[in-house]
Amino acid sequence: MHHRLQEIVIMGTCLTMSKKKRKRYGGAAQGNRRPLDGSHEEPMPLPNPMVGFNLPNDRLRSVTRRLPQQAIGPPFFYYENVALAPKGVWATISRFLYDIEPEFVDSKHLCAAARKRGYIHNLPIENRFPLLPLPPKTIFEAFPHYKKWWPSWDPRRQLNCLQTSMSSAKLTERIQCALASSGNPPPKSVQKYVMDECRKWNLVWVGKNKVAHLEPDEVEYLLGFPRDHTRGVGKTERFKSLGNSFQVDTVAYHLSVLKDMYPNGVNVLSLFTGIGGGEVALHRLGIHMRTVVSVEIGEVNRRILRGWWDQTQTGTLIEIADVKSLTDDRIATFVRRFGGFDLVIGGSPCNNLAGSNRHHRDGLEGEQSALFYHYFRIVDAVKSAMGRM
DNA sequence: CCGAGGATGAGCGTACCT
DNA sequence: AGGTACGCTCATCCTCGG
Repeated sequence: MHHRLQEIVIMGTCLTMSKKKRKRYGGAAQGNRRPLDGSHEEPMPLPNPMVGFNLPNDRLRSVTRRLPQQAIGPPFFYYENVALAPKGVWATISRFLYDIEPEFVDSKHLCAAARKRGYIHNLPIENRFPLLPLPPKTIFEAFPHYKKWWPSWDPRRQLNCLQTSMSSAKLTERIQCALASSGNPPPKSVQKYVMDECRKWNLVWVGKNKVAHLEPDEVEYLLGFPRDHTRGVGKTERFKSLGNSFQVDTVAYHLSVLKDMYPNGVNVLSLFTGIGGGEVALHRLGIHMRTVVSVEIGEVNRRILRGWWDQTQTGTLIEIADVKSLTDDRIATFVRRFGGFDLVIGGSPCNNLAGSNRHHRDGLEGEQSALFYHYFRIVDAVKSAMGRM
């Protein structure tokens, strides 16, 4: 009851504000502006290819950007969500996050699996560097042993987006039957059936006529996590947590600029932490985390993060379950206690934005995805608390 | 045996892109 | 015209401790 009231107040504030903030994000113009097609939302075209402001090892394009004055830190912040959200969602997110132009990146340019995501951050974009070793960018580089059974008529060299649920064993069986009862190579119709299923479920060839879904440790590897990062919980839970997480190499590339700026480490406010993709990225970059205040609703995810933290970190980890309980007052107290946050990082829930959701793809006002407004509230609260320091 | 909790399998449209 | 998408729900079965 109390939460609901609070939420309405927050929404009211935001909506009022969004009316005032009419200005579009500045910086490098990205393609043509279509005329308003009756809707009040402005278009947010996705770049093609989806490579963000720059990629590792391409010095051909040196993009510069000018951040809106309001967007300039402290703190630095880093926000993430699915790129293919319903129309108008990214325009709204951008408007709330100080009119910063989103950086859209498909992680297939950095690893062996696609992951189309938008990132809004106020980090510098010059002198980025990638994590080493560079991750494999094709299926065969990542998993050489799959070459053995890969048929010549399967042209895939990269995987599709790693999602939260996996195919059934029955499907493996059906495909095996279909292939066994046809020649080699199979007729086009069978090829199409098999390829459609393989693409839909990210299947790989593990035996003669036999496809299977990836295993949790393979997903961990593709996403840039240490081996067995999510070990110790049910398999279904692992897939769900991994499917919801960052691609570590991609995020680390963006965060790499922090390394020289904070030789003594950083204080991090981590929202919607999940299994700790941001923390793993900072750790792999060699950026020390003095303090992480982590907000994560899932008990399983909190346990995974705590397990990793205790094994690898010396700093302080404070875990909070619910973003709604992180009030502006508590934020101010944290800011005083730690001397401010250097980075606020997080991706808010995508389930009401994601295309796979048949039931509640309600957009940014959906039950979970509306928690984005708390991300905005909290960044803004940190900003003003640090302004008073 | 019983029940809780986890795993499995199937079905579920659509918006927005190239 | 075709392809992709950090998902949800429900029924059913399995597993385990008591």
